[in-house]
Amino acid sequence: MTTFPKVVALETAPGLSRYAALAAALRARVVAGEWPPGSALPAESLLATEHQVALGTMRRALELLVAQGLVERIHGRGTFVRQGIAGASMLRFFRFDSGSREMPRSRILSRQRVAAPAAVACRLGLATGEMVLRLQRLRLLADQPCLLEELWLPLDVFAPLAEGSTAEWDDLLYPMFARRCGVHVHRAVDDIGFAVLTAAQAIPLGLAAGHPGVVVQRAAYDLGGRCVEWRTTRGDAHAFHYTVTIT
Amino acid sequence: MTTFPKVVALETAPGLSRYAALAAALRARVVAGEWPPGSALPAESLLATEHQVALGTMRRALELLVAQGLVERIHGRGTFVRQGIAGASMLRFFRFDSGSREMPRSRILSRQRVAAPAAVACRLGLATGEMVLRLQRLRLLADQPCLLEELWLPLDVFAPLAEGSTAEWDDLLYPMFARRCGVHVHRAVDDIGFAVLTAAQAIPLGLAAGHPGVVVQRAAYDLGGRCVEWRTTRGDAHAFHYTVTIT
DNA sequence: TGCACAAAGACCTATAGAGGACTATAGTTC
DNA sequence: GAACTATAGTCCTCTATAGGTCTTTGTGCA
Repeated sequence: MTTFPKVVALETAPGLSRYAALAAALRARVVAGEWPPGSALPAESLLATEHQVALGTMRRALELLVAQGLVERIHGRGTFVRQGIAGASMLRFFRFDSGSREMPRSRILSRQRVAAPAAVACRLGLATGEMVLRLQRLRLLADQPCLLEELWLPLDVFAPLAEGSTAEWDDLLYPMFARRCGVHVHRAVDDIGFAVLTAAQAIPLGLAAGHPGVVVQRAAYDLGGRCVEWRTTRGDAHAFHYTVTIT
Repeated sequence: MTTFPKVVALETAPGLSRYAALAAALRARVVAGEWPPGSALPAESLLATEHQVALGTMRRALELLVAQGLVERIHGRGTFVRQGIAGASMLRFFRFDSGSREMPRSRILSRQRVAAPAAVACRLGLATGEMVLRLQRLRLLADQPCLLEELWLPLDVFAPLAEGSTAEWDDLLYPMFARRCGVHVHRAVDDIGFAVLTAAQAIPLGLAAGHPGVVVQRAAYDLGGRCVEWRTTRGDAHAFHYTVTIT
């Protein structure tokens, strides 16, 4: 059990504005777990007196944290640590005309405890040979397979997922990660590419070998910036679409 | 010659904060041409007294315009109307290993004055049958063709481009649009998809018919929000890649 | 001519305070 | 029990002011 400071002395780094230093200090407290995801921070006025700064300066710092995606402010309710990205499914990259508002379903095809291959270990920031969980997962829309995924998870934090039936798993992984393993996915980098599908990749999707496919490779990070997931998702290239606005 | 108001009465719309109303007013003045792209706005202190608000309020309004991408502020220099998007080439969607820092080149393959087809007219906000400029353009990297583009431009604003040799055109279109037609592309929406290339599309790219291709469709808008360009870009799907970060 | 320094003009930081707007909750009334 | 009201707690808006930092420009001296 660690105790948390009631008043944090603001060691103003050289060349760093006060509000930026404040924001960094607050971020550190969040990462340390003082305010867990979903919970509320103290009121801005409290924080301001606690840190011995003017209200406006504290607001500026919190504004920065909002811009960084760490916290969320709701008028009249409070300032909350963000829960993480739940609704950012891979399906947003695809346009499957499933007719109605069908909820996407998931099926775990395989689960293995394996020593991390070099490439995976590198991505996850592990030493080669450290144990990881390897999953194959099929996503379905209206009982039609549409995406095939391969996931690599460091076993040290995801040990709870190595036991028990995978049939009971949620359709959405990240909320389950948070509930069962205390891992909050907070940031993800998706790299989209194209490749022809192999037979092993195409058949679960109901396609033929050699069919054009889109490959999305994702690195997902928790609050502290640690990479906690390395994922490769494949789907029919003809269903792919993505919109990006530039200004 | 139109004259511009020295003091703009702030008709505070209901349910709109003062700084938001201010930002809207300033945006209107920019769109009206009072401060052309690249030029500087008056100093924030001047604007504040001119609009009869506190300095902080004016700063808040300008901050909003920065977030909207309309203006740019530089410490110690001033506030400037943004020039538009110059460096957002389609090439950012592709990874051609051209070895060195080769500058991309462009070649206009065809230029026609035609009546707008229904689909194009709809996108450009024209009536069907209004005259447009249709261009085919090849982009090359190290003398290797890599992207094939089809552009549709409303003739009323792009008339200067209908005359003269296309051989002298710049490699970058948007700066040329600004210089020769006074059109500043300020926002663009790219929709990325996938399609197999036809023979007519593949051959200029040095590929075979049936080769997998990426199709980027762009709608580009000027300062006033008018759609001034409808473009379709095709390239080798194997060279495609794009990275997106979510938080 | 060329360099150093000073000054002006611009945006940025920080403070202090008053009031408004929104949300949730505990009563109160019917 | 249901609906309304009062209240407290929170974030948001706006004002006013003082000083700082950065860029540019022009002066003055060598």
